Amino acid sequence: MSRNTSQPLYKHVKKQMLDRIRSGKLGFGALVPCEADLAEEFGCARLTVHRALRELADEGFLERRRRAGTRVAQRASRGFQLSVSRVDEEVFARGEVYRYELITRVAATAPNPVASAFGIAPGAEMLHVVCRHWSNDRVFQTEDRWINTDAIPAAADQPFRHAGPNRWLLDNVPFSEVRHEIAAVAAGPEEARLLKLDAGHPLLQIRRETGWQGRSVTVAVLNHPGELFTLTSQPQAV
Amino acid sequence: MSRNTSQPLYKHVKKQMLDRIRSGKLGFGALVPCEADLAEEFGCARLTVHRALRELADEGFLERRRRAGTRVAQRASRGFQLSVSRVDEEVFARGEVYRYELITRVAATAPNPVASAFGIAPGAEMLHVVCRHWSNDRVFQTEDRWINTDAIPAAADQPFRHAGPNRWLLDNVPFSEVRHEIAAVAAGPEEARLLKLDAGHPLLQIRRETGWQGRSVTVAVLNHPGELFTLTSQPQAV
DNA sequence: TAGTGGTCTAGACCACTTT
DNA sequence: AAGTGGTCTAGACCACTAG
Repeated sequence: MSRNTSQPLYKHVKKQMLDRIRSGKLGFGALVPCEADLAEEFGCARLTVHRALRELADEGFLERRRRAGTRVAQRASRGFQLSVSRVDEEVFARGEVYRYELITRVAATAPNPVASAFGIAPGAEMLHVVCRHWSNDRVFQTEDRWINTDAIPAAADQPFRHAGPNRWLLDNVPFSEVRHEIAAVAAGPEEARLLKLDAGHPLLQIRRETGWQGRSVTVAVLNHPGELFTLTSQPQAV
Repeated sequence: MSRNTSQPLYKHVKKQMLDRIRSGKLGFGALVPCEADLAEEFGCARLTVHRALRELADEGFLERRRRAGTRVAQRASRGFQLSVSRVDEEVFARGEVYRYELITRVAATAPNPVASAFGIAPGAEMLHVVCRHWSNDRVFQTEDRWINTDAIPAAADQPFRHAGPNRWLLDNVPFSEVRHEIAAVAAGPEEARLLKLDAGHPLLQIRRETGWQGRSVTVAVLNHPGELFTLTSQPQAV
């Protein structure tokens, strides 16, 4: 119970309260003492307690309402964080050799579903890049990407011959809104060919849509052979 | 540029700084003015600026180091948050009819890989539950779960006849550590039978390991027909 | 060693919502 | 009407680390 002086006080309070929740001393729906009382109990300022409780609420452990007070939240199912590193780093982290291969890079009129996803005219020209990412001598990921050169004119000058568009975009486009979709799909004939697999092979597919200043900038479909890649949630620290 | 008075001041500061990052006024690696200067610029207390910058750093936009100052972070690839609701809520949200079906529920000695994942003796008895979750007349998810009745004795008395173990565990086990793995796999013969699909069909597989007070409580393998289920990241709000 | 962020305090006022 | 959380201030001291 004694406080570790090398630890900020608000973290101490946070930990103590989390222990009470996890041990069951404070069960689901239980009313937590108000900030003023906890401040007195811990012998600290109310703001210190406030920060501890606010962070616990942000993490989903508590629910807070003015006047009604603070209660232990009902549900633990709060989603989870997946980390996705750049594909070359992912391969490197496995101790394997990464290789990039450009398949095609053409300016083309976007097919209707892509154009509508970008909210641009159906006939507009965009940059279409198809490439492969190898891990040793296996194809680790195929990438099929449309880039809105209207939003990012500089992309039109990039050859993407020796490095993939992902890397260039990360280094050159300011922070943005990203949406991900994860699905399991069967490889079609074209995908099977690119991945050097049989058609029907299960693929882990990541669809990533990136926007900047309210405009869609790029849509990428990334396919991995199912047996080569697994998404793992961050270990959680408290 | 004028401040919306209904918005907390620290959020206003946060938004202003985020705009400077997103517009490129502050590029990758650029040095952000120190808290004292920003406090003067915005005409507020340093703590108010501090909170805004701290939250931006927590969200990955800034990197802060004492003495060295605050800089715009280099990389946008910061992972993403997936939300997973309970399977019955997921089906309900689609406007379809949910049905639960228990397949088997037996006390059994865990196979070695499961036992070692739980860190318990190889011969120990655990509860093994297999069930199906239907969406209208299709199997939406199969669930194959091992429960450590040593850690959660009350689970041994649950029949799980009319509701799945997931729901009971959420309602009865205090907050816990959870680890997720997402993979695309081909249906084996047993999975194909349970899902009423052909063997080799692509499945989106979620493996969820839940711990409580440092002990593993339950491991579940959840399989979805690939075409029925897609994981989607939260839309991001700033 | 000086400048930066990190934490903490005591007090204040406000916003919200239950009673 | 009153009690709760949410924000804000002015000031302080400390921890870290680049110069």
